[in-house]
Amino acid sequence: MSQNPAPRVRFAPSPTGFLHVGGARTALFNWLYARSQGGTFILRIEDTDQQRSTEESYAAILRGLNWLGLDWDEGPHAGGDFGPYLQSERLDLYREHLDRLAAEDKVYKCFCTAEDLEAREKAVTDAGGVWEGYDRHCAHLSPEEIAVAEQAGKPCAWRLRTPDEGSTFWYDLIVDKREFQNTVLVDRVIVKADGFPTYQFACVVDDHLMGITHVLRGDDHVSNTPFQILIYQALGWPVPKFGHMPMILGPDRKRLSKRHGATSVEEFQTLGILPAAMLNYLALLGWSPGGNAKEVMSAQEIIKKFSLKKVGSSPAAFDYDKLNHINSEHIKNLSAVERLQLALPIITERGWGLDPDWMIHGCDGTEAYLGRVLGTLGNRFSSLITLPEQIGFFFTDEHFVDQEAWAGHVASDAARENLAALADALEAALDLAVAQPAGAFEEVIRTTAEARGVQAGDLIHPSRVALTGQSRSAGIFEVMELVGAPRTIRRLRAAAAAG
RNA sequence: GUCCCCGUCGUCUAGUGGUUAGGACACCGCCCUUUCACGGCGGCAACACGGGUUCGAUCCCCGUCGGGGAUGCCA
Repeated sequence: MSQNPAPRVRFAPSPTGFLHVGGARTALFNWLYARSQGGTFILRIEDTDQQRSTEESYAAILRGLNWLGLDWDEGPHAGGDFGPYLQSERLDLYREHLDRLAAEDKVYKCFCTAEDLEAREKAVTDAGGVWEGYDRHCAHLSPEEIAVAEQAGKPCAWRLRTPDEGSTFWYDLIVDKREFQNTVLVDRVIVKADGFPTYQFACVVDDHLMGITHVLRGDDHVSNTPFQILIYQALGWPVPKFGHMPMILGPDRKRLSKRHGATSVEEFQTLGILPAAMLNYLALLGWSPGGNAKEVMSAQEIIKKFSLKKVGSSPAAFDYDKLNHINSEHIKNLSAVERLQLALPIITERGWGLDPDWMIHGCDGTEAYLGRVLGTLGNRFSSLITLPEQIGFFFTDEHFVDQEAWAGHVASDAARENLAALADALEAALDLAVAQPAGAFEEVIRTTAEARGVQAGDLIHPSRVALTGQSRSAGIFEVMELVGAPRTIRRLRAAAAAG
């Protein structure tokens, strides 16, 4: 019904660092918008800063996007009809449009060096004045003056002539009308002395040439927008729609930085965060499904509900607790097969596996065993990071031991005696040559408790710590089944002796 | 300094010119459980402040304060 053509949006990172959460969020919202509107998501690399751009950053950004599952329709490796998608390969295009602006006298050559500008700024401030940006020193050089400078071999940058009167405004997709008085806009450089365009210029030329309809970017770009609109006007081009999304802050509401913890997307991967959870959490930062709608969602569900109208306008603090919660919810939603795929590399990289000698009831291989282990874990499996600690005892005697739990449940004469008695009883009652099911262990524990005149719990709690090193675990009878009778008895005896 | 934006529980947020201001995380308590976790139930906790406009403002306007951003030949 709508007459609007399908939107074309882009994420345009500069390869000068890793993909950080702010960039990821920007990429995500562009992606969500494209996917929810049947539009096109474009990836463009803004590598016009010859000093800071690196191959490593470029690769890292692509890795980060891939990890999150943000696939682009046009861009590096994807191709497209509007390439190339690296700005460093589009220099001819910028030159062409600069020439046009120059021919129309909408830009001018500036021979000021960084030192010149510094000196003049210092002079102004020393005199008690306020330096309000470039002073248009070169705005009205005569042809002779320009010739002299060029003959002297002075490099020049190009600046856009900006108006002094009126205002420049736009209707923001997120924050309604935004307006800047033209007097606060300065004649900024659009092509640097090295011949490369500045961000301001390359961005406008590319957005137009690539048919970008909606520019969704961080709020830190707001002050660039009026200047860029002036460039569009100088070039005689229509202005796309702009939407400036609020910043993401650290938990202390200061600028998010490394000192707050992980800030690069890839760090979260090593922290055991699932990409789907990261995506989910990032989406919740600034956007809301509304009302009492559930927050734990898949990418598809988010796409279905996404709307720019529901994107808020206030900065959000990054909350690691909430991220972890979303993450554990995503893990809980995984199928048994998916959990197995997730856990398998974690145990194999530690060299853990099923020893055939253990004769575990109903298990004939590491995968089957791990599957059973994860089964007993159930929803206790909520973190990739704590998983090794949670299940290590199933695979090795060199497992994690919670000293507090040990002191509380094993380190007493009564506990040691109970453990020793239980070990004896198990050895006497069970055929150690065959795998034993959980029920067999339970029966021995209950009869032993009765025989000794103690509560079953008096045997269960010390046993749990003796076997798992922890005060919390899956049902203890299942644990015994999966640890196997020989190892169970050995650990009970070891605990009784060590207490 | 100047310009711009933002301001609902500690955090993410929903919301309306008249609501017991809703949900989620975290926290606390209870239940379940041989334990822990999960789960269930309950609790604590917010409209930054001051003026207007209005019969009535969390919501509209102005100011103050607080926070953030920009102020580059970085993006």
